[in-house]
Amino acid sequence: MRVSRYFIPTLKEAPAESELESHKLMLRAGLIRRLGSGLYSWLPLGLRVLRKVERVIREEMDAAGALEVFMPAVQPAELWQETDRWDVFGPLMLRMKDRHERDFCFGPTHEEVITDIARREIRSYRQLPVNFYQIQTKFRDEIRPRFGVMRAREFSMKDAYSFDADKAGLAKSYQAMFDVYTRIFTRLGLRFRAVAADSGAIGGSASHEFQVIADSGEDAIAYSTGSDYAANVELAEALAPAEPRPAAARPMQKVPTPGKARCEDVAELLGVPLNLTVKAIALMHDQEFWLLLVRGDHTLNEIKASKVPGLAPFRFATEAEIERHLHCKAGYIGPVGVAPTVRVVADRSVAAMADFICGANEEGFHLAGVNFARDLPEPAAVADIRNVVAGDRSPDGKGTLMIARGIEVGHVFALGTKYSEAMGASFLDEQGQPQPPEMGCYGIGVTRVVAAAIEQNHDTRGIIWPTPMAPFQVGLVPIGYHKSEAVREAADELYRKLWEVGIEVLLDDRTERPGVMFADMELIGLPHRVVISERGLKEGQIEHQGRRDSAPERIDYRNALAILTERTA
RNA sequence: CGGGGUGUGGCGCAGCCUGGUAGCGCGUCUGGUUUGGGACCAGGAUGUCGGAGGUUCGAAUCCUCUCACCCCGACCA
Repeated sequence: MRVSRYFIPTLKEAPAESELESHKLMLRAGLIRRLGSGLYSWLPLGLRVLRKVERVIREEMDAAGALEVFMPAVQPAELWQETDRWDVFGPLMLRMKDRHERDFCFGPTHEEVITDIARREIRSYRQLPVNFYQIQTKFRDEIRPRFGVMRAREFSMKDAYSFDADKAGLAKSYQAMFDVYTRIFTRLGLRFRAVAADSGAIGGSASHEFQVIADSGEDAIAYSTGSDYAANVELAEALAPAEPRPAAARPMQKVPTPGKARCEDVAELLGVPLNLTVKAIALMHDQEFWLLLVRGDHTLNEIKASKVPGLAPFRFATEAEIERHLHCKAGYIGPVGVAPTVRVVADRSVAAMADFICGANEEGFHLAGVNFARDLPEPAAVADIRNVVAGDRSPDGKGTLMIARGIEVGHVFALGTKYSEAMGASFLDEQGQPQPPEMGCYGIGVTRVVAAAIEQNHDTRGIIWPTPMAPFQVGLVPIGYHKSEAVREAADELYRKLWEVGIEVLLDDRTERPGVMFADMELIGLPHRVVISERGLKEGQIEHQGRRDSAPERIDYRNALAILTERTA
């Protein structure tokens, strides 16, 4: 491809709409343009990258025996009503009506559609196992689309669905997809980690996320220094402290803490470590008032809290409800002296505390030296309700946990029979008995992979594409293309020869000055740059520089094809 | 949804407080000089100042409403 006949609208300055580095670079390099919030057009160069990612995914999925299909983006409401998800999905789902006033949605995912196919077409265990996949546009009306294609509303997803005759088969299919994902992300040149995850709204039992490691990631993942344990912090278990609760050593006393509503402020005022304080979080379950206790240096994990028996579904109590139940303003509330109707749940770490500090249920005061059993009843329940923090013991007992940020690019779920049962899909087993197939579903955010790759691979000059997703392998920069016949002939010849051996080359044949061409080439991040100049040609030499190399290397023009073939391999 | 912010030529921004009919840099077009790290000179084009309404002799500027976009939050006692 020649730049003069291509379309790469690069920008010197990033549009004000962009915040994240990958988003800025995608706009500046002319990969994408925004149409509306969370809606992006892919320009030629960007689309080439997207297709590269898709190709790797297809190759690996096909190699694993998955079968590509293509399902409609627009789906009838009836299908979703069968699984109740017409209601469950809520405002995340984009809905519409056709001319007959019938309800449809723009599919946020395709379990219902694929299960509909399965219930119509799969009749015998002899047809199992089978795995269908597609690469297709999804729409999710996100609360807050952001970071360009990283969290877009319309995006491309590879989604796969496996059907097995039994649980053992599902386990095999799940593992096969886990392995495929590992191969895909490895091939794409990403640093990633597979982490245990909550199965969330999709439902099911086993689940792993594939997280690309990046500081700007929206997800926090916990991993062990002493084993291969890794989990989303939403899921990572916080073990009870190894040491039992010490004996009470101090009397309980009320201390004035005017204006100090946060644990951090109270600890600072009293000159004590934050981990001696306890914060009380007020929740409502119907009309029940619950008080959840976590240490001042910890944070509540809502997913874990929802698993406390009797608490789900819950919401945070309003200020008015707090005052009604505790007769105190938020900021000074605590578990001491509360009415017996208040359900108190202590995090495991709180249950092991003695002489702690908490709100006094009186504005402007906290209590110090508080002890369970002596000053207040033992909590009604002790549970793991907090997020793990760096330094916690690993749940598998090996090593300690570290926290890293990640971008979720893939997610595998073992669904079981949730959808096949809800939609009446069944096949006849070897005994001629109808059985619901065991299902799994497996997603990769194709468009997000592109953004994640940039987030992980860029420098101050621009993108640094991992080879398998680079839009072109080589950027050919002739200096004086329009002035020097020797340069033009050499550049044209090398350009042609490289294409002949299957190396994708982008030839910058514009009349731009060298600095402009270099800057653009670095911005769009091709892995290899070749510079051809009259000066070098006089000695029979041209230059090669890898995108990560600090300086160019002179190579013999006659050997250029062989050298580049080797280096781009 | 709550809070904050921003909408001025393709991109980045100034002008707004203190109303007088729009400006800078980049880009772009033409001509010329340049040609190994985002050149220079000369000339040109491009704006319903997000939209609607109002105040005023006069509105980018003040007021009201509205739309769009961005950021933060929704983990808080």
